[in-house]
This record gives sequence, structure tokens and C-alpha cells, in this order.
Amino acid sequence: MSAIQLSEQEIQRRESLSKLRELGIDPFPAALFPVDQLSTDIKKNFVEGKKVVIAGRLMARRMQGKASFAELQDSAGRIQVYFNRDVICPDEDKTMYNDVYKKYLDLGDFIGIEGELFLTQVQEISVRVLKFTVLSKALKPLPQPRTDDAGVVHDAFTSPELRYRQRYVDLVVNPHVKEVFIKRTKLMTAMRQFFNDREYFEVETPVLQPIAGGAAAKPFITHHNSLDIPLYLRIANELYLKRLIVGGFDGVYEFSKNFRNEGMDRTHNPEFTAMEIYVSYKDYNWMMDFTEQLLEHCAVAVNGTSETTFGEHTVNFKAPYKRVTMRQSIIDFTGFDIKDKTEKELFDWCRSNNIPVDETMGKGKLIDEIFGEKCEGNYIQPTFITDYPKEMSPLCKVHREDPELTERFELMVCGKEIANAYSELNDPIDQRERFEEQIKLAAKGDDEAGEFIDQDFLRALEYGMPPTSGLGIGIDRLVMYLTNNQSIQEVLFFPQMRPEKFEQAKGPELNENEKVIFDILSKSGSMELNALKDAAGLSNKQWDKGIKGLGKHGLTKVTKTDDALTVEVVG
RNA sequence: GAUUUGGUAGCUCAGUUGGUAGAGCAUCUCCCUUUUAAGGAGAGGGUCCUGGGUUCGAGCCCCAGCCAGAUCACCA
Repeated sequence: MSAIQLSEQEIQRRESLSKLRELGIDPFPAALFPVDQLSTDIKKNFVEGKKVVIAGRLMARRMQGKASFAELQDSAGRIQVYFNRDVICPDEDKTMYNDVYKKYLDLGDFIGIEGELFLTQVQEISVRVLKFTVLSKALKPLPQPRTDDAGVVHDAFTSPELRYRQRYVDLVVNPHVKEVFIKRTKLMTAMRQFFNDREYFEVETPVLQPIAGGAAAKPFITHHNSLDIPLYLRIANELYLKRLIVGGFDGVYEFSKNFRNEGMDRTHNPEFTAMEIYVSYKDYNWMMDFTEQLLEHCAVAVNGTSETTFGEHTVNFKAPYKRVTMRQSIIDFTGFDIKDKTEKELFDWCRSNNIPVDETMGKGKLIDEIFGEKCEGNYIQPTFITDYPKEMSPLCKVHREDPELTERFELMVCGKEIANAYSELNDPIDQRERFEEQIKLAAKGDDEAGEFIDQDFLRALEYGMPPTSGLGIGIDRLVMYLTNNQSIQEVLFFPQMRPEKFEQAKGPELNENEKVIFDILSKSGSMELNALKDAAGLSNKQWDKGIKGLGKHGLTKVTKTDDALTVEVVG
């Protein structure tokens, strides 16, 4: 016996399941069903009388006695199907229509249909069912959002908790949700195509890494049993891709799942997808041209236009994008020129302009705070911010014209970063010093700075890496922009959530209060209610819950006589 | 982590000073045989998130907790 508590509708569906079996119909048949059309194909190429074989979920029914209109939903959409008793059951036996179709099929069941196309009186393309096959029974009822004539959706399935935890249900009943994920895949396909057309090479690098490098973030840690060592889930794949450039590939890219053990909110999920690409003999100026072409290409591939709506903003990904140095950006929004300022001058300026800073912050971090506080949010249209301070870019080449800066850009859209790129640092001696600098910062208390030096990466650079430019794009964030979603959970099939508790039904187990009452009552088998209550010595609340609980379990029964209530043990 | 809002039927939601838990859709039964959310009538369906407390009595008030959303903080 199942311990799971079933709702009335679930019990009914299990009953129709066994009725089907009694009629010799397998509700979960093994054989393939020879589908030859999708609902969209039928609507696109309608030919009166054409024979079709389709399959999907039964999603709506309008009964009219010996005939019925229903809707079948397949992977592409919905199509109206027409069931007529005498067509399905030309002989005396009307079981297939009267019982199987009308009684034992439930909304959500998968059925296969062999039929022919026709137009209804109101000119809707429909399929006349000649024969139908039960393909799979649905034991739980789906939510049933409906859309009325005015296009208003009633009873929409909207609760985020249910939608994210049961994404399968969300996808079945919310076509606009499915569309988001179709666009997500289109984006990745378009990006891959763009790279492959240029003969860059898609690769895979380790997710399990002995040193989590290439970014500053708290990693997840795990343990490998036979090596008996800790391993980290990657926070970035940068250092591995650069090793491949050392190895002689001209361009390598990877769509990488990265993992960061940090806070979760509507823009952060513990695992997320980044795309990183590295191209040899290029610099960050080339990469800016490349990036704007790439994004225009992707936006058009996903939405058919370079324009996209995000909340209140209309963003246009058409190249070229504005380019602003970080120094100029800060001048633009504050009038303050950071050039040649000492750490103290920057610190004091932040203090006097209400920017939260502390003593652990170096020059780079201070400048980044100013930019983040005063500038970042202002860039709605795609804008390259270039030439970041050296201190906060340990993997990036020093600027060819200013040793305080690096050849780095970030692409800002709607006030947020969606891409980050460098002229990659390839001087192994400089790189070693930068890593050591990071270690000092870490010791000073900057928890974003790396803790370990990846010696093997330095060794690779010592063998020589050609001048290279690299780019990273946050795929989830880009999908959010291209699909007008404000939260990352909406663009991930299965966003991370606290695990759900699946509680077993309580069954006949008694809680403490119920036990106390039942023990007393069992001795005599029957007692006057107030006497029992006194004997139990429970608070009013505990008594109330206990006696009601026993009644619910079917263990006791309260009978009322003229002037007294009597409790007795049942059975 | 802080603040805040919410958790009631399969779904969407009401629920008055604290007094027998409601609606629409869905489900089931019957009637009707009628093409675009919705023909008619009737019925069934509940761990009111959990556990305590106050009270004669709690969906409602109090305390603690769980889950989720939003805002903020954090976030190369």
C-alpha cells in the first residue's frame, strides 16, 4: 500500500487507469507511435481531407453528446481535434467513445490520433479523429490556465515556488516560459555558429580543479577519494583555455558551467553559465569590434532584431557601441579626475562623497567603488568601459600607454556588466608578481583575492603564449536581457532551491496528546467526555487537538445523549 | 545576513470584533446535444505551512520555526 496521501482527483485518475486495464487497454504501452506531423505543420500546410498521425496531451474538452471537440497539445503548440462517436465506433460497440474517451481519459493524458483534416463551421483547422490510442496516463491533474476572448488569462499558474520546483508543469502549461528556453538555446547556437564560422575551436576543460583559479570567488570544495585530495568546482575556466593557446590553438572557446559558493538572489545562482573565448595575435581593441558584432548577430538570431526590451528600457545591440575609458566615465559623472591621484586622495574623495570604503581597499578597489557607485548604473545602451586599474586585473596586460592601467574592457548593458575582456597578460614574470600581489591582498583581508598560485599555469606561460585577447560573457544575464526577464531563475530550467521536504502521510501513528487520551480511554472502552478530559489533564488546546485527531483517525467516536457526551473506542 | 510580504480545495484567490471554512475554474453525477474560456442543475473535495501559547472557542491574536517572493547588503 502506498503511504502517499492522494487527493480525490488522483484517486479518480487511478480508477480510470484500472478501468482501462480491465478493457484490455495498456495505459502505458511500449510500442512506438508513428507521429508524422506537428500541430504547427498542420496549420501551416492545411489540406482538406489530408490524413495525419499526431500525438500529444489532451488539454481541453468540449462535450456535445455524441461528438466532442478537444485540444491536443504537442511540442509545437495546440490543435483542435474532433471526436465523433459514430466515426470512432462505426459498429454497435460504442465503448471506445462512451467509456474510453469520455470517462477514462483525463486532461493531461497522452494520446495518439490518426485522423483527417477539416475546417469547422467557424473555419478553424481541426483534425477529425478516425482512431485514437492511449499513449500514457497522467495521474496528477495539471493546472489549467485559460485564455478568454479578450486574451485575458485566468487561473494562470504563476507561483514561483511551484513553477521552479516543478518546471515540467510550468513548461506544459505556460508556453511563454517554454519560449524563453527556446531562445536560450538559440542564443547558444548562434554564438557557437559565429565562432565556428571563424574557425575557432570549441573545447572542454576540467570542472574539478585542484586550484580554483581565473577569478576571485568562493569555490565549492569536494574530495576525491582515491587521490585523497580536495578538489574545487571551477569558478572560471580562463587559466585552462590559455594553456590551450600556449599549446598552439589560434582560437578556443568553451561554454562553461561555473560554480560560486556565494549568495543567491534574483541575479545569482550557485551554478551559472559563462562563455569564454581566447584568440591569439589579437588585442582588446580587436576584441571590442568582435564583441559588438557577436552580440548584434546573437540578438538578431534570437529575436529577429537587434533591439530588445528589458523592463522600462529598449536596448539596441546594433554595432558599434560607445567606448569610454573608466577615467573619462568618472569625470563624466562626478567631475573628479582619478589620474595621478594617490591612494589617500582617492580614499578621502570617496569619504567626502559618501562612498562606503575601508582601509583594506587599495587604489584599484577605490576606483572600482567610485565607478560602481556613480557611473555603472547609467549605461543603458551597450557601452564598453575600458582601461581598468591594474590592481584589480591580475590576469590582464598593462596598458601600452599608462602603467597604472590595464588593457581591459567591460561591456555594460542596463547598468550591469555582461562581458569582460583583456589583452591577456603573457609575461610569466609579471604574472607571477601579480599573483603574489593578490596573495598579499588576500592576507590583508580582501576575500576576493586569490589564495593560491597556479604554478603550472605560470610554467605554461614560461613556454610562451602568443599575444592573445580573451573575452567572457555571462550567458544567463544575456538571456535575461534578450527575453526581458528580471530574474536569473526565469532563464534557468532548474534554479537552485532549498530542497523540498517530502513528508510521508502520518498514517495511524498517534501524537503525544492523542496517546494520552487513547490510553486512558482504552482501559474502560467508553467514558463521559468531561471525565476523560479531566483524567487526561491536558490544556484546552492539547485536549481539543488530541480528541479531534483521534476522531479523524477513526479510533474514537463521540456520541451525544440528552445531557451528556460519551466517548468510546471504535472497533 | 537585514527588512518586508505571503503560504487557505487540483489551480487562482476571498475570508468581517475571534464563533459551523468560501467563490470561480477543475473533478464527479444527472439533464441538454449546442463549435470556440464559460449550456443547466446538483454533489464531492481542506494538515487553513508546522509546532507551541492565549481563549469556552483560533484560518484570524501572540511566540518560535519552515518555505517562497520583493527590497537592501554582499557579489571581477
